[in-house]
Amino acid sequence: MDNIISDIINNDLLFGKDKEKGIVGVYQLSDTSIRVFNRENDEVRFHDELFFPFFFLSDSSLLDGFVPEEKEKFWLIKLGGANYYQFLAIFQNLKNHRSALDFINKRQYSDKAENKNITYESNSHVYNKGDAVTQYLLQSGKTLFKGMMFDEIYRMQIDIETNYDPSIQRSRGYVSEEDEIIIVSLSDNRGWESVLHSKNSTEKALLGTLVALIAKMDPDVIEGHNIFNFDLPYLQRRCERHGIPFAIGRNGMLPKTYPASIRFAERSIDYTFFDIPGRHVIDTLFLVQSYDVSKRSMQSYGLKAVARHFGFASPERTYVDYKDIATLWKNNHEKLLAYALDDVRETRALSSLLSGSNFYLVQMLPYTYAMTARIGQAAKIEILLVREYLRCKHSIPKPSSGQQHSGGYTEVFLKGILGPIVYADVESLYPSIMLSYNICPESDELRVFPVVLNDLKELRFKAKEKSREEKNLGHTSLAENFDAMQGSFKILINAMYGYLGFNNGIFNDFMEADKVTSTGQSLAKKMIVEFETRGCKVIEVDTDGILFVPPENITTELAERELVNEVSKLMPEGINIGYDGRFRKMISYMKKNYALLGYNNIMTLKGSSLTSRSGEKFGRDFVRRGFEMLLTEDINGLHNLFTEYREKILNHEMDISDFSKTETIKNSIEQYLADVKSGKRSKSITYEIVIKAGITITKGERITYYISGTGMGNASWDKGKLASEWNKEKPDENTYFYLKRLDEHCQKFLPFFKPQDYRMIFSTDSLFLFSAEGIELQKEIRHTETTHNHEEPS
DNA sequence: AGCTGTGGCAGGGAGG
DNA sequence: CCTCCCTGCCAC
Repeated sequence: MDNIISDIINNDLLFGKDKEKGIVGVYQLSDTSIRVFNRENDEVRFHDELFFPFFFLSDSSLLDGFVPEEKEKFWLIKLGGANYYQFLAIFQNLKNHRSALDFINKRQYSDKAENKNITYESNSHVYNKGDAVTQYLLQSGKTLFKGMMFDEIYRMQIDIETNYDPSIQRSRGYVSEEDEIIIVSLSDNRGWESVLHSKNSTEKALLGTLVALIAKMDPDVIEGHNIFNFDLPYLQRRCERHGIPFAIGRNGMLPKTYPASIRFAERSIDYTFFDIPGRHVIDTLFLVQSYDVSKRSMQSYGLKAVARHFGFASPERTYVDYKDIATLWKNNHEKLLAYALDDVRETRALSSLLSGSNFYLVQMLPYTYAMTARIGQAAKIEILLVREYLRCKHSIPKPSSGQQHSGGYTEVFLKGILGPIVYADVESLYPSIMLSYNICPESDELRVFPVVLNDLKELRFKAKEKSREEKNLGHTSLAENFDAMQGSFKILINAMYGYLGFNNGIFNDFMEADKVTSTGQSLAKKMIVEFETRGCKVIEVDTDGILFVPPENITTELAERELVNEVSKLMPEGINIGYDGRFRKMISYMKKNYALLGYNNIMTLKGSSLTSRSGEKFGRDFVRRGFEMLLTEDINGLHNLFTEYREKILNHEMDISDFSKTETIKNSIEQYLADVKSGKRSKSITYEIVIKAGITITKGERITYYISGTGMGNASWDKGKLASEWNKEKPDENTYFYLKRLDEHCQKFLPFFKPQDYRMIFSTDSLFLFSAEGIELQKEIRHTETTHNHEEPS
């Protein structure tokens, strides 16, 4: 076999033939369940407890090692996730590896699992032969979407509306369990749309119709925005009330639910996972948050805001406030139906936009679509390695404990207002290092890691080629599909470095992770030296990128490119420096904090101290406008800007959206209270607001608040109020506090002026009219006294 | 149950 | 006041 990844893509079907042993097919039904077709007695057995090892089967050969009794034992074993290790126990020389059976026992009887109330109830049913067998055999190739394009799968979008009953006690405008479902809107990726409602019937009839309709349409994928934490559990509860079986799985099967959590960068969200047999559930809310982890451009993850952000909100879109739903339902239910339909349309557009990379990942990973959408990057890498180990029938190591010690090299050499600017960066720094220096975890005895990385690189290259070819042929849709595919390879490639330093990774290796980063550091330093010896003034370096002012004789883009190319050639084999852009000017403020002014005169700000969404909007606006004025050297403008904001604050002329702050609640209230009590953390304003207001909140939600009162002290944990409590007629925001905040933002301009000039600009105390006369910008501020040495490291 | 990494800045609470 | 420590957010 020449390429591990190609092998997965081309050969893994969860379907085997072994008539002698009675197994006809192994078909993966959903994340946690597979089906085994046993023709011996012309029956189909369902084994929902089995975990993912069968996802690795490309044929039934892995079963050859079993004697029939053992095999039977295996099928019936009920271990939740642990049977994966059962597999290892059977294949393995367990020397120097974990005892698989110990592990199983620990898992099986773990208190933790019991407390979580996760049910692994036996769902082994016996069905008669007939249609079901044929149906599942036909679909066996379809579950992993092998060789399919994204458009070919059948996706259905779903959204529910409930009758908001104002007499019901509720927290924060959320629906209450007592609210009836009045509308279910549905759409699919083939252009079908439908709105079910109970205007002329009952909720019970509506739910019955819905369950039947899902069975009839038979989608592969069910999509919704916040579907795990709202639509599905709500539908399930209401069905329970009416005694309607919530049979939305294939072959009339019921969904299985269990608590799960998902992490987006630093915050994690709890949700109820719905495992719908035979179908995949995709929550577009997760897709959006995952997208925003790298883009950091969204203020809200709500469907309407997201649709506007991506620009597919229809201009005729109907907007309805939840408080008006009950009235509309009575007086103008057509409007409500239109609103509900717009919701599913936007969900469909959102999923079409963001699902592509997950879809193509599914074909490369031995995981289902639903699973791929909710696991992290490290799990994706690990499963590729494990899959190959299973194929080779080799044992699997334990994670090693320890810590990575180094990271990227970051330094600022010059601060101030500088230009012109060239930006260059080492292309795919860490993956390139890993390939060139043959990085491999020590525990990876089969040395699969570098092979997988190389395979991924080559396949990505091919997918890119293919995308280009199709584009040239005018096949736009195909080109886009191949582009999504190459993007999927890129995700995996970039995740491989992080996996090395991942604490729970079974193939982790902190020494190798350190080798990657320290090599990266010396490459960055070499890059600095080479640009400096060519007369460049280096401003800032961060990990793999460098910002510098080229020498005066280099004025055109072409000459800049040649310069970068020249330095690139001096780098070791496999390491290339790319020319990544040119800018008219730059404000170098701090490490990872700067402004760039393009030749189109558009300024971009970078860094948490200049752009953080946790700060007040007025502060961000103030800094942005001020930096624009720095770039145009408009000192009078700066002074006017300061007085403008000062006046606005003093006269309560700002809107709540300007001075409120939004922060994410990362822990549950219970967790917070416990941590404060034990002294593990100190009091925090957002949590205190939530407690004081008596609202229920799930972790991962965001709170918008402001500081009220007239006190002169600092903002403290008991002065916060919810933004919704603010009254325009009686503004009670704390003027003193927000003036202080304005002053703190002014400090960002301090480095660019002499102290006395700074005091003139950012004050209104002057007895004389302000004049910019004699004030000079501090344009070039040397930050570090050439800390790097120019000698070549040996 | 599941979780990719380090580096860096801002802001606030706690305690001296 | 100052320092220390923690959280949150961001760059790469």
